[in-house]
Amino acid sequence: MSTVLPTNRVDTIERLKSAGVTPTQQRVEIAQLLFARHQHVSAEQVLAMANAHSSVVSKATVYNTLGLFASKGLLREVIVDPTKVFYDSNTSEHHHFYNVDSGELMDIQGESVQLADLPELPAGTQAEGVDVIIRIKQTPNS
Amino acid sequence: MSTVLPTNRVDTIERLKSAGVTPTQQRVEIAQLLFARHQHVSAEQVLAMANAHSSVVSKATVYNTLGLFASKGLLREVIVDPTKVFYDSNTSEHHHFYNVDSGELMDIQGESVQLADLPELPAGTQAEGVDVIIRIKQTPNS
DNA sequence: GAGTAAATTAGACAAAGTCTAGAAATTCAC
DNA sequence: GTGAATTTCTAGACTTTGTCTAATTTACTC
Ligand SMILES: [Mn+2]
Ligand SMILES: [Mn+2]
Ligand SMILES: [Zn+2]
Ligand SMILES: [Zn+2]
Repeated sequence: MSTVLPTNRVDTIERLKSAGVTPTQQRVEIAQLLFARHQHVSAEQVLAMANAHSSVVSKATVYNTLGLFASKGLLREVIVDPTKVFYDSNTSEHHHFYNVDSGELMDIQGESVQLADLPELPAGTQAEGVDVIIRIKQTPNS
Repeated sequence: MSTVLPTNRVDTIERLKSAGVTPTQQRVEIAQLLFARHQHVSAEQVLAMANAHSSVVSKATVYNTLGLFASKGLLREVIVDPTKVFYDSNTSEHHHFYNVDSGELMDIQGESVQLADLPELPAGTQAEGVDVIIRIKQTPNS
């Protein structure tokens, strides 16, 4: 089940509104970049992408916006690299391959990973989500 | 299957040697702290623990040593908090609860989490490990 | 348009982690 | 043992990611 991928500004604005996010100039700019396709990007990358041609968004706003989108369920944070957070524009339930050699993060398609069932949670807690990360490396060529 | 927990210096030195690590003063100090029991600690915590009474290990050596131990399989790195790496003195295969409210990391005991089977890996890669993290939060008291 | 609240911004700041160059300790000839 | 070579340790400068602040700009509302 893949998230809808809007391509035009009007759809993007609609999507932000539906999530309860005021569609400012900067937020729409960032949303357009991110929602164009499923991707895993860092804040630095978003900053660079947004300001590739002319300067349109500040660093503070990029961080604010990514955090806001994540809190509204428009993006998913993936913690797998100790040096930076990945923001994932694929918000459907899925898991990841992480190539420790290249630093590349890839979606695992469909239901090919499934937990048997959740273990008993510590008292007074509830599950917020389950992350499965399969760390892979290049096979050394004999 | 729990890792053996040495309590005396001689055992610790033996364990380091077996792993191919020269047992220097500082490494033994850190190993004693870490291997005393299963725990999840950050580099900052190790630095503080080691130097609690008198100053015995520098920051650089703590980072060098934790990295060395991890590379030799004496410790496991757990990436779950975007602000710091956890070092896990439980090196047996196991998964984790991560309390996003408290920042606490807990082992999931035994075989209570099991992946059905690994999905097909990207061409030219091999699995290095599988991390399952169940993010939990405090249940809001009605 | 005036008033208010929300959003953006530059740049200072913080925290985790790395690097460098020298000092100290250990190991190796002889 | 003595001296040389190697490994380890160290202080502190530095880098990177991310946060914060205080001022400005923008967006609503009347
Ligand atoms: Mn880091
Ligand atoms: Mn960080
Ligand atoms: Zn993904
Ligand atoms: Zn653990």
